[in-house]
Amino acid sequence: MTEITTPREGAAPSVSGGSSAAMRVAVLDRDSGFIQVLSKRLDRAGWEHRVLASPVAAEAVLSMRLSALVVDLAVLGPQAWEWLERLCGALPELGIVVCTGPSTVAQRVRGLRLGADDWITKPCHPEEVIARVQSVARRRRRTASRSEAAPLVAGEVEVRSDRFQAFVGGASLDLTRREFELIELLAAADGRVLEREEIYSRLWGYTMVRGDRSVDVFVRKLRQKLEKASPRWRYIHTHFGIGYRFAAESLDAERDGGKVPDELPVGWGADAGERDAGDQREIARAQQERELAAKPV
Amino acid sequence: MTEITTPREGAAPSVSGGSSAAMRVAVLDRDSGFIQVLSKRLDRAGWEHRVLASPVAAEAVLSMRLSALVVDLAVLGPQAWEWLERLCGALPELGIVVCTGPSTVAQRVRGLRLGADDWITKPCHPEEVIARVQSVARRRRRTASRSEAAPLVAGEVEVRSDRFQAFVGGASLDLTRREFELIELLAAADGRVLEREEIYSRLWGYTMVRGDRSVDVFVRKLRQKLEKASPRWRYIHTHFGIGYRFAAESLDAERDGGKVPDELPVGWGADAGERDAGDQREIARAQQERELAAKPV
DNA sequence: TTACGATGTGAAAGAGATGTGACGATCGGC
DNA sequence: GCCGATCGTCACATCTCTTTCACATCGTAA
Repeated sequence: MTEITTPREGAAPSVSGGSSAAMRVAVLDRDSGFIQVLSKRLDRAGWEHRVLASPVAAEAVLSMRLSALVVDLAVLGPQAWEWLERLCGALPELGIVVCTGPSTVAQRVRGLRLGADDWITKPCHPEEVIARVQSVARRRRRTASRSEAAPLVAGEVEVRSDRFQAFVGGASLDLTRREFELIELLAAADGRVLEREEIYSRLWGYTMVRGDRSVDVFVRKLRQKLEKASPRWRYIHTHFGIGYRFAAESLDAERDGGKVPDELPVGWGADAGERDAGDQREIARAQQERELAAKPV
Repeated sequence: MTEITTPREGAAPSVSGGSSAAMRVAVLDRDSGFIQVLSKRLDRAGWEHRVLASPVAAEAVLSMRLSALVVDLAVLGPQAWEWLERLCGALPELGIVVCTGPSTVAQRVRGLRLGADDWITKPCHPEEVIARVQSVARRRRRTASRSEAAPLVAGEVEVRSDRFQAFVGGASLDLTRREFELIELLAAADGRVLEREEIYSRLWGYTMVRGDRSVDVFVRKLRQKLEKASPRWRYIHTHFGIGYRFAAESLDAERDGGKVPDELPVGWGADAGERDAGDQREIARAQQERELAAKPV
């Protein structure tokens, strides 16, 4: 098992949501000496961090809710450039710091062009790594906060990222942080069904343990507030055995069930609700694969 | 001023990649060899650029509307750190790449902590400089940050940048420097929620450590003075787990909550480039005052 | 239909975050 | 050197949110 997670009991990931105080960093490297030294410094800095020994899928990285990823290209082998490009393309918001052995100017230029945010040459001082990661994260945060300019709208609800809040007819729903993150995630999925596990890992940043009801509870809280503010609409739909789907549906059903033009879930199977057991098994398997990818043995 | 402009009207933005718009870069350096080589490359890349031989004021930099600034700290002499800190504080949106001679880890860390986005050690290849500048600029969104033209008004309060003070009905709130900076920052955000982190880094210039309560304390001080001067209004709203939002809300709630369409500070979007010389001089003076106030010897 | 697991619901408690008052340190002016 | 102003930290009070639990309800498979 090549993974060292550092939850740091007290400094819990509890508040780590969004972009609060704590930094979350993943290090993709196999140089045990370097890892050890860096980990110690990261600990001292109070940053949450995990070490990965092999490349992971973009999706897995996404669910880690990282501030930045430090990577030694040597770990990736000949696939390095391809992997880097793919990751940068998939996660433009993620800060990526390459920290690898001696390289040519051409290599560094290539890496930076592909989307890396910084390139540090080993051997290097861990303090400098931290400073550069911080610099990258600082920049990333500045842009991220403004990029979400366009509010999401569905039915009577408007989700505004710049205010960390959702509105109905101009009135705030008074969502808490988690509630807002949830509605933002669901609304952004725009009609797709999101599995519980995915919701959980995207919001909490780590893998959901069996039996955890947090997602359900927050869905309920959201539903309550939505119902109160916009009684004639239904927004969050349960897909038994799978998860939830966000779509505005009017209850003023004059015709065909009151559904609203709200774009049909393209690609995601006509309707997850119509899935059979086979589907569910398939989903479970996919999830398992994903976790394996995230936690390489 | 020792300045050489190189507009190159028709230059093809061949490599300008990332953003389609042409890049604007300034180089603050005196190493003629380096400048010459770099300029050639910048030309070839189709980037607009200018060379500066001596430090300039933040406002002057602002008016250049740069994507990034490349600077050799050697030019700045012993004032380097101070200058860097001031510039980063004043123009958080500007990409700053330090490109200077041999340095210690501690120096690099310090520079990055103060707000530099990257640090390149000379001698270096111009192509790498370009790649790193591009990487930095990729993360940048808009350079235009401050145009201190119109006073900000919300509810009964008027924030006047030119006087470093806020007023209610013509009476000064007697804000201290930090208090003023805070209310200015909040008011300028105009309704957006600002995270503690962001507030801290914009006001103090460096990253907030976990558990720091400075922001809260100054919010309280501001609230006290606002409350005293304008009791029938609420201005600073807490967003639990996130930060604060500035918006004038009347307590004389006759209707829908007493909210007020708090008038938009017209002219805020006004482009710095469209200002006349008089304005700029005024701004420069104000900035100078601020700097003097900020760094009392 | 029945049994079982998944989901909905309400409440309570604990963990954290924020509000608040006061204190000591620092700095500039006198 | 003394004094006032400002700043940043601390301890304590208060409040909100999160999480967990127990139980009700619902959907699915046997």
